[in-house]
Amino acid sequence: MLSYTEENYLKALLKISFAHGDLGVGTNELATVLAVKPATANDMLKKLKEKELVDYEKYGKIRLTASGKKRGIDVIRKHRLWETFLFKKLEFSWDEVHEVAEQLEHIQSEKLVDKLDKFLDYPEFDPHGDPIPNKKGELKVQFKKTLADVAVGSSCKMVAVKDNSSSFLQYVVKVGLGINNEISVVSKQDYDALTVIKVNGVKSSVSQKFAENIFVVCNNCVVGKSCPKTKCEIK
Amino acid sequence: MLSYTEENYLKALLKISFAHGDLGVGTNELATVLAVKPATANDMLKKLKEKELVDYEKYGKIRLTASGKKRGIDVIRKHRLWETFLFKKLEFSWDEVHEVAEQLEHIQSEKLVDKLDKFLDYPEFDPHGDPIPNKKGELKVQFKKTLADVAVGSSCKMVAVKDNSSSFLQYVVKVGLGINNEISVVSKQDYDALTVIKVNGVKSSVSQKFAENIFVVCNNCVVGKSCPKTKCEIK
DNA sequence: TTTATTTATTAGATTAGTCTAACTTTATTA
DNA sequence: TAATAAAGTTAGACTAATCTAATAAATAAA
Ligand SMILES: [Mn+2]
Ligand SMILES: [Mn+2]
Ligand SMILES: [Mn+2]
Ligand SMILES: [Mn+2]
Repeated sequence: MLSYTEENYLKALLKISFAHGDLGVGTNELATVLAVKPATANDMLKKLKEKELVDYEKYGKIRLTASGKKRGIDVIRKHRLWETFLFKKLEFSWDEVHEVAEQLEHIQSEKLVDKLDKFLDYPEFDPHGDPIPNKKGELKVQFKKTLADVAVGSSCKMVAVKDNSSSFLQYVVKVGLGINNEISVVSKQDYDALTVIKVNGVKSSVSQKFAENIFVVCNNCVVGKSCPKTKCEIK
Repeated sequence: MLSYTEENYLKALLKISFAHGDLGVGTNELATVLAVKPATANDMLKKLKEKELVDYEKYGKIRLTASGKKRGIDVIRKHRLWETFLFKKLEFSWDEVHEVAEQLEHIQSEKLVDKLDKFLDYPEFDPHGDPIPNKKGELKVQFKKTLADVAVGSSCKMVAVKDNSSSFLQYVVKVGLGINNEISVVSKQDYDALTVIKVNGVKSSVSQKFAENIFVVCNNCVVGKSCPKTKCEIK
C-alpha cells in the first residue's frame, strides 16, 4: 500500500516523463513540481528505489520502473475519472474539478474506481481533454501540437489544455474557447507572436504563452498518430 | 483545517456521546474505539482541548464543545452521504459501503458535499438506516429500541442496524432481514433469550446479541419521539 | 583545462501521530 | 477505611515527511 505522498511522487514523475520523453527526471525538477526542497525529494527517492518503484544511480537521472509507472497511471486514472464525475454529474465547472480531484485520487478502492468508470460510461477524456487511462493502464497518446504551431490562414480544432490552473481555465472561457471548438488563425505578429484567432465568428488576440497552452489537431490529424495529409497546417 | 486524525477523534467522541447520553467520555473508552493506546488518545485530547474542540479537567470526563460537535457532525454527514452515494448510484452492497466511506468522509470541499447531497436528492437516511445530518448540522434523533426489547407476540418494523460491520450485515441479509421489514416476535427462550422471529412468512432463530443490534419501531411509534400508544409493545 | 555554476546528496533538526513502560489519581471492594 | 483495581497521565522513543545548512559531484564557461 502506497502512502498519499508516495502516490504524489509517482504521479509527478510520470507527468514529467510525459512532458520530456525518455531522458529521465532530475531531483530538483521533481522537487519543484511537488513544491518541496531537493533534500526532501532525495530522501523520498531513496525509499521509492528501495521499493523498486523507481530506478537511478546516485547523481544520475531517475526513471520509473514498470510497476512504478503502473501505480502512477492508476493515480492519474482516478484523478481524471473523478474530474469527469464532478464535471458531468455534480455540475462543477472545469476550473473547479482539479483541486478536489487531487484529494479524491488517493482513495483506495479498486471497486470504487471500476464502478465509477462504469457509472460515467467509460469516458475517454476528462473535462480538460486529457485522456483517461483504462483499467489495464492503457493511455491514449498525449497531444503534442498547440495553437502556437498553427500557420496563419489555417484552422484547427481545440482538443485539450496544457495548463490546468483555475486562472488559465477561466481565461480560456472568457476568450470564448472550449474543448472541440474550431479555431481559425487570422494573423500573427512577427515581433511577439501575438495571434489573432476567430472562434464562432468572434475575433480575439491571444499571447504566445496562451497559444502554447492550447492543444489542437488539424482536421486531417488522427489523434495520437501523425497527420496523413502531406502538407499539414500544423507543425 | 483539521487533520484526518483529528476528524476521526471528533467523530469517535460524538458517536460515544450518542451511545451514552450526557455523562462525558473516558480516555480508555475513546482509545478502544479508535484502536489506539490510551497514551495516544491522551496526547491528542490535549491538542483538541488547546483548539477548543473538547473540554475536560485532568482525570475528568471529556465533552465536545459546540464547535467540536459541529465538526464531528460534518464528518458523519459526509460519511453517510458517501455511503448513500455508493449504495444508490454505484451498486455497492450495504456491507461494502462503510469501509470506503471511512476514507471519503475526509475529503475537504464544502461544495462537493452540498452537490452530492443535491445529486442524491437530500436523503434522510443512509443504507444502514442511520439519519444523515443536514447542511445545518441538524440530526434526527437516533433510534433507541431494538428487537431485543420487543415483547413476544408483538410485531415491529426494522429501521436501522447498530453494528455496521460487514460480517454482521451479511448475516442480517442471510436471515432474510432488511431495512423496513416487518418482524413478528414468535417466541423467546427464558434461559438465553434466543428469539424466534418471522419475516415475510419465514421463521428464523436469532441470538440476544443479534437482536440487540437491530433497531426497530412499533407501528405506532413516531420516529425520534415516544410512542403515543398507551401500551407500546416495545419498551 | 581550470574555474564557476548548477545539481544532487548528506547531516542534523522538527512535527504529527504513534508506541511501551512507569507512574499517579480515582474508583471499587473487602 | 485501607487495600486493590481500574483509569488516566507522563516520559522517552520511533517513523514518515518535511526543513536548513553544509558538502560533493557533474556540467558549463572562461
Ligand atoms: Mn487535474
Ligand atoms: Mn484534467
Ligand atoms: Mn459507516
Ligand atoms: Mn452507515
